[in-house]
Amino acid sequence: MLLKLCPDSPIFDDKFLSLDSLDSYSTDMEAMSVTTDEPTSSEGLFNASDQQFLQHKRGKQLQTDCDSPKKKRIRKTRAKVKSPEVIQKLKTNRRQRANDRERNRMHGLNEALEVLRTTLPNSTEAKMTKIETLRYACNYISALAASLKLLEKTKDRPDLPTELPNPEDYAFMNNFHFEQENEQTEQDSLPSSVVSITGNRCSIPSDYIDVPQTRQHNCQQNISRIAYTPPLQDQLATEMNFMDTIATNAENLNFLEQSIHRQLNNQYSFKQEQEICGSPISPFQSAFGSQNRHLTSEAAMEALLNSVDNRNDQFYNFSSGIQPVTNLHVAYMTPPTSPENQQLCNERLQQQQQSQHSVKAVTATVAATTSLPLTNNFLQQQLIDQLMHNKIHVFSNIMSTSNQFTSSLSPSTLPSSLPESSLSLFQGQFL
DNA sequence: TAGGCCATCTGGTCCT
DNA sequence: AGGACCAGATGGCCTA
Repeated sequence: MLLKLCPDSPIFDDKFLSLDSLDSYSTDMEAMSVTTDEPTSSEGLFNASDQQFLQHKRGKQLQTDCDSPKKKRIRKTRAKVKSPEVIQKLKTNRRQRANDRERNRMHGLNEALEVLRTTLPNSTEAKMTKIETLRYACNYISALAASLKLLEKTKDRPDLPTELPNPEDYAFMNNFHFEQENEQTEQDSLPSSVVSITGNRCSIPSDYIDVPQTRQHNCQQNISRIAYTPPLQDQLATEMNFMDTIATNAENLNFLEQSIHRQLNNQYSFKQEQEICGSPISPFQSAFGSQNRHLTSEAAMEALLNSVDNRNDQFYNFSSGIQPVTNLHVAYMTPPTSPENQQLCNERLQQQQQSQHSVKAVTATVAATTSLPLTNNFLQQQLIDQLMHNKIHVFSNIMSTSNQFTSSLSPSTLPSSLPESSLSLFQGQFL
């Protein structure tokens, strides 16, 4: 009868007190602390050892009483035997009280969850389930952390975009997380192809678990909206004009090199820049500023070496999904503008041919001339797949294009053919 | 009707 | 010893 009493009920306390009394009574019974007359062995409660122990205790007690006669004598006896019905009643009572506590505990948990649910912004009409609420809260906190980080970073940089991620966009993602800035160096930080957060990366998971498809759809729609939001036009225009500089001397070369670094490290995603240009652009074109730019060989070589030497993986990642490089032709074919630049080109080319990176450079060239899609970590695998798929045809194209490509270069600046080691690499590894 | 979500009961474990 | 916490079991309700 007492089981279903609500704890909030005004009569609950009284009943609960009664339960406590009953339980304490049972505890006393079990603890054999009820003061009664001396028990007799006829009660049959103890075996021989128990009685011996009890007599020993009583002897101690009597001795203590004799030492301090002023103390009131306390006589302890055993509890009376409980009938099976009483034991069952006590057990049931104890279980019922545990159930009440558990019920209250779960109510408290649900109340806290409801508070959390109402605290979170939720554009969906349906009430979030418990697991959804918890995931939402985790992602929401992560998105807020990302926003805070972005605000701090752009506090002193008004030229950087400050569009913040919308926490709701990550509400029902299964494993959205925010990578801290210190996990990567400044030089290595490249813009994400999906969400641009300067110096940080918000990873966008591909899976949504335990979420209705309608909610997934809404979230993905929101993410798409954010992912392709172009940066501020003025900022990007400034950046692009900065990149428009033609390197004609050492100062400008250095200037452009810095620009390339900036472009590679800046906050604009590739897709965003594409929207500004209005047409597909290559990563090199992006690095050099705009689509139809005539590059000096020095600048192109600088860009090539920089990209090949230092940031191949990042660069390919940066250009993931974009049509491969075609400006490499321009980079190689533009004649040096001065004897100094020609010498520089020669030195760079020799370095490139001799270095291990030359293989990567040629790989990129082949990928470009054969229109193979570049992806960061799968470039070689894609080459293999493509070559294996069209072995002879593609290989002949590679050779033809490469020969045509290299034969068009100045003999003084480039070898008459691709490096032998690179060709053998392709032949040996891919075919 | 199957499956998801939820509340509740229950027994076990850990902590004070 | 008793309370808090946890996880499994169970049944009810709702929805596609």
